[in-house]
Amino acid sequence: MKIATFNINSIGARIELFSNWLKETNPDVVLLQEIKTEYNSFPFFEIQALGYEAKVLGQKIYNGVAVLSRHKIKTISEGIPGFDDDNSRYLETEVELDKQTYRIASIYLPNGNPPANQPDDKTKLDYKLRWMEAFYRHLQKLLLLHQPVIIGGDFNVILTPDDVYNPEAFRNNALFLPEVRRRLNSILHLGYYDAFRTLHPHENGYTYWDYGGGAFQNDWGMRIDYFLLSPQATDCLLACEVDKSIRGQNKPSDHTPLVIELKRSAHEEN
DNA sequence: ATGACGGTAGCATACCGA
Repeated sequence: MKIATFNINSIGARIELFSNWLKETNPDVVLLQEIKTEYNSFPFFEIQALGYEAKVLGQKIYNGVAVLSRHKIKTISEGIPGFDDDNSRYLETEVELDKQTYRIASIYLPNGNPPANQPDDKTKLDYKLRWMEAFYRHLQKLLLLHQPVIIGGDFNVILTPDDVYNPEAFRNNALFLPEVRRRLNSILHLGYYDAFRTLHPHENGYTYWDYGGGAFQNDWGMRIDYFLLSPQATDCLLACEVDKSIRGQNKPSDHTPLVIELKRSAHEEN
């Protein structure tokens, strides 16, 4: 069972790049963020031709999340239950494979930085923190399922100084503020595991590099895309890798995919 | 490394992003 998460930064602008990557990588499930398209403009035909059913929570111009699956999939929730959100940032699904049911969500957590022309405006940070609190409460409930729960996406959080090339420069950035990092840590303390860090304690694991200034070439990046796994899913975790191949190609997204592999059953020796 | 860069809407330039 291979699952990828990818902030694609517009699926319309990158359908060819993405299709090629999908063919080469052949994941069972793909979580997408920032598809930047309405439901009616989503390229269902191209995705279906590659063997995937797509569940889509779209939005014009901004945001938008999707879950693609080769296996039986149904939508559980569009948006965090009980949280009123103007933006399309959360899509929760159930995927069935070999009589196992996986709860799988694609998330695009708010950035939280103020607009460039209003550096003192805290509106977006408040929204980010409220979003994280609703997210926390919902993830708490999902643990009661005692099922493998897989939450993947663009978290817009730099968890530790090891997760960014220059922590000092990000001290006052909404991705790295103590109150933001504390909220993601609280989610981990519920009993979710950070898949990449669990398997790779020392690699940087960057998943994002700015478009400008030779950031990718110099590896000036940050780790802001994550897979969080419930204990049941963590028991099945075999691998978690950043796929940098697509980031060096022509017209890439500024993010790159993160891919996990799970054993199909916790009790089956691979 | 707080600029330059990219996507979208829509036709010039504004907004958003991390």
